[in-house]
Amino acid sequence: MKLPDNSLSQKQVSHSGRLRILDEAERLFRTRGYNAVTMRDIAREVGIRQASLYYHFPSKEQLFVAVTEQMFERHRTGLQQAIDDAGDELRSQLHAAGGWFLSQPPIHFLSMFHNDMPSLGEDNIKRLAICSQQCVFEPLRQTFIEAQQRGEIRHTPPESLTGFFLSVIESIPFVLTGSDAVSGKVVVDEMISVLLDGLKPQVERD
Amino acid sequence: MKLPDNSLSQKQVSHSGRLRILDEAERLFRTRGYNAVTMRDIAREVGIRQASLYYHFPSKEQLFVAVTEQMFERHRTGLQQAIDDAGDELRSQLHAAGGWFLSQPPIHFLSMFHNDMPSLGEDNIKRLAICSQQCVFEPLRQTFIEAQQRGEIRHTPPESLTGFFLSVIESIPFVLTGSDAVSGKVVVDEMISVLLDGLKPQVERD
DNA sequence: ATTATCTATAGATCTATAGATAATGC
DNA sequence: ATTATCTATAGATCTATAGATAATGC
Repeated sequence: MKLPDNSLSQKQVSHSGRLRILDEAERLFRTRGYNAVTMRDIAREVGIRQASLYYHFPSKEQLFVAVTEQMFERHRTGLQQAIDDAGDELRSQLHAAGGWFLSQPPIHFLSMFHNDMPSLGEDNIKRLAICSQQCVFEPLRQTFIEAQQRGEIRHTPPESLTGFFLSVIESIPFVLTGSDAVSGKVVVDEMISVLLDGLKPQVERD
Repeated sequence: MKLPDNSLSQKQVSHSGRLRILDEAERLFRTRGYNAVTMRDIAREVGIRQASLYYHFPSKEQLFVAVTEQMFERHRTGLQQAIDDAGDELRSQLHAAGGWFLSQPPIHFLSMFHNDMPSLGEDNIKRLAICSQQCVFEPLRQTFIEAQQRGEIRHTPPESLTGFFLSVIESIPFVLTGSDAVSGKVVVDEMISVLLDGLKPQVERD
C-alpha cells in the first residue's frame, strides 16, 4: 500500500475514499476520543458500511495512528509557518502561535495521553509521543530558546515555558465553558501579557 | 473455577464494603478514565464478583458520580484549609494551593470533561460540573479576587487567572514526562513567580 | 484484473438483572 | 429478617474476518 499515484484523472473530485475516512475519523476521534468512537460511527459519517473501513485500514488502532500523525504534521507546518512569519520578537511570535492554535480545532493533548494512548500498543504510544514532541513541542521550545539567547526574556527552562503556554492553550475550551463573555483570543492575549511581564529580563535595577 | 482464594482471615480491617468500592473505583477511574474501566475491573480490585457491585450502587454511572463527588468534596476542604492556613499574602496562598494539588493524585479535569462526562446522563453532567465549580474553581477564584482587592495584583479577570493556575497544575504530570529532572514543585514555583511578576500592579514604568 | 464496497457472522466484551446462598443480628 | 455476596445469563455492543458483488481500467 503506497500513496495513491496521482494518475487518477477525475477520480477524486474532492476526496478519495481514504481521505474521507481520515477526515471524518479525525473529527470524531477529536471530539469524542478513541474509545468512545466506534468503527460503525466512522463508517456512518463517511457513508459506507463498517466493514468497508478495513479495506483501507487494517485496524481501528492503525486508523487512529494515521489520523493523529496527520493532525500533528499539519500542526508542525502551520505552527512553524506562523512563527516564521511573525518577525523576530517573542511577543509577536507567541501571538502568531496562539493564533494558529485558535484557528485549529483543539488537540486535547491531555485527554489523548491520558485516555486514548493507553489503549494502543506500546510501539504506537511511543511513535505518537515522539510525533507530538517534534511537531508541537519542539517548535515552541525553540522559539523560547531563541528569545532567551536574544535576551528578550530571563532564563527559565524552555520546557517549562512551553508546557506553560500549551497548557493554557489546551484549557481554553474548558475555561470558556464558564463565561463565554470572553473569547479565546482574549484569554491567550492575557496569558501572553502576563507571561512576558513575568519573564522580563532580571535587570539589576530595583 | 471458584472463589479467588481469599486468604484474608479477618475480612475487613478498616473499610466497609461500600467504602472499599468507592476507593478502588476512584483509583481506577482516575488512572484510566470512566469508559476504560469496567465493573469487572473494579470488582477484581475490591475482591468481589462483578455483579455484587450492584448491591451497593445501582449503575456504573451512579458509582462514578458518587466517586467523583467524593473526590471534589475532598478537594474543597483540603484546598480551602491550605489557603486559609497560608496567611494573607497571595504568594503564600498560591504556594499552599499548589502544594495541596501536588499532595493529591491529579484530577485530570480536561479528560474528565472531554472523555468521561459525555458518557453520562445530562443531569449528572450538570451536577458534576457544578460540583467541580464550587469545590475547586470557586476557592481559587475567591483568592484572586481578594488579592486584587488588597491591591496585590493588577486587575485581570479572576476566572482567567484561575484557569491559568489550574491548567498549569493539571499539565504537570504531562510536562514531567519529558524531563523528570524537574519536579512538580519546581514547575509550580516557576509558574507562581512568573504569574506574580506578570501581574504586578500597574505602576507607571518605562 | 483490480478496486472498493457489501452482507453475514464469529468471537469477545460489558452492563445489568434474577434468583440462590451464606453470614449476621434479634 | 437483613445484609452482602455468589452463579448464571440475557441483551447489547464492538472489532475483525470471510466471501460475494459491483464498478472500473485495460
